[in-house]
Amino acid sequence: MKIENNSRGSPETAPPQNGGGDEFPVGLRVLAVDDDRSCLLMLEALLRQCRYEVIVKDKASEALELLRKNKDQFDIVLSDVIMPGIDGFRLLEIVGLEMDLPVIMMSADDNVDTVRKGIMHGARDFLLKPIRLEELKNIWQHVVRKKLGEQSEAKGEANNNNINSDNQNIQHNRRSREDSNDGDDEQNDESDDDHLTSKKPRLTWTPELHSKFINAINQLGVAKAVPKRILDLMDTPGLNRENVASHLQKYRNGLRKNSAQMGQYYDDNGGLNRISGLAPGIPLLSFGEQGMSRSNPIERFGINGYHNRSVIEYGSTQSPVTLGFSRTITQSLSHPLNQQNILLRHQITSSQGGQLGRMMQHPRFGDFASSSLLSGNMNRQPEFHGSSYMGSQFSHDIVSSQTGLRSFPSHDYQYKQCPNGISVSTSGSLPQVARNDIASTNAFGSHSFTTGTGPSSLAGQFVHPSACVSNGLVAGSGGEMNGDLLDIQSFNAGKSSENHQLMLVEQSPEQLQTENTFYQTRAISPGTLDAAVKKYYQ
DNA sequence: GCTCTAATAT
DNA sequence: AATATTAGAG
Repeated sequence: MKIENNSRGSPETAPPQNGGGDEFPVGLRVLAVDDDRSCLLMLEALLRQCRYEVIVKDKASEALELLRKNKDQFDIVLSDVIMPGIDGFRLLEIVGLEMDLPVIMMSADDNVDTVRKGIMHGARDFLLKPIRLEELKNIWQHVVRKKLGEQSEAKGEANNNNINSDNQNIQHNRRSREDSNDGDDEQNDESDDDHLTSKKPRLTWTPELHSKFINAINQLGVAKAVPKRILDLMDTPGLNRENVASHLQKYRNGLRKNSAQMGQYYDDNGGLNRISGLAPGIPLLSFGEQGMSRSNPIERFGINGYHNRSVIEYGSTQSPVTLGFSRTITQSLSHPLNQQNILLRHQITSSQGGQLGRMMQHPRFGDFASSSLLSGNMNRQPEFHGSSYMGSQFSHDIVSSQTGLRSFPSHDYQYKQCPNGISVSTSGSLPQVARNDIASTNAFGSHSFTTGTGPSSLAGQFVHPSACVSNGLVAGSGGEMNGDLLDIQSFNAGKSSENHQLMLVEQSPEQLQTENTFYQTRAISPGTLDAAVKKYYQ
């Protein structure tokens, strides 16, 4: 056992006077059993201070074995009752009743039933943890009492005197519990004994505290979020760096778990049937727009047009996933509804590990290896259809429940809050044109796609990275395309819903309860759309 | 000597 | 499972 080198073993206090004689209880032979080694260590120290002879065991089985062999070498046994691998009460029974050794139960639980059970199983006394020196000073009584009991038994007499002291002892324990319980940390000027047995209550990361923590991390960014800086930012009295470090470790483990979970979807070639959203908390590494402006015509594509690209990088720094939304205004494509043959080409790409260009299955968008699509996929239904923002090649799991103008007259958005509080929204604005007016102008404003925990109040703008983290927002795209010739409404006009795929959230009750579980989605056929919508979204 | 992190203990 | 503590690297 590793308990031997105990620096606190030397007696610091006077030997207990209780016994009257010098020879006893000095030298009382105690076996202490507790799986909790720190408890055991303290117990040993305290018992030694009482000038008892102490053997400690952190394994109940070993203790029993020892007792079976050398029962006579012990006067009394102290044992925890809550121990892994063994029923502590059974141990009490064996020692207290079968071996007939005085045995005292210890527990942090002073529930009456627990205590009663212990006593019924042969315990002579109950010591509530944390155990104080005063309590241990008195355990010799049980040895004396037992001897007296044996004597009077021999004489055929009963001796009731001791019951009182039993009760006192238990009451004393009760009170000591109140003292040290709910401790307002005012054990400062207490005696050394109390110092040995008192303990700081462990920190509880309340939601408030945790959100402070999250805030700090968001302010610092992934790279700089280390315990000390977080601690500084949190500015919470009583909190120390270790507390933060521990919580940070847990937090990071959570992130790792999430990205691992995410990874499984990339390996899945099952198409749209198994896609998942990004879990909240996945670090967003970068977010921004590249290129594109009207004044920045692109020629490198071999076509005449404009190009923009929004990029999100998320996941781990070592192996980031890049999700790009790009739009190309080009004249190389044509559409009957567009007299000028100018179309918007949308492309969504994702890649991992910096291997841009390698199309892969994205958890949200599914397989979009052929990811180009013609624009007009902003579905501006005047009312809820159960689907929106569907392109010919891909869909995402937006289920809109609101469609309407917002903020300013030309702004249209749709969003639905999903059962787990994550919402998905699309929005588009037509700053230069009245909605539904196909002919009057060819302007197309911004549009965006966001996911998050609420309606996007910033439709048409990028979602801020920090919002992503704190709200569980993980994706977004947007960008200005003012003045580009396109009419979305007309593009979708006449298209029936069978061209649309609806991705619906499918979530078990268990998943709903798990904060970190994002939802899984699946494609359903148009025929089941209405029913499904009703089912999932009322 | 201090801080961070991963591993381990409680 | 949540939090605390420790070990060892930088």
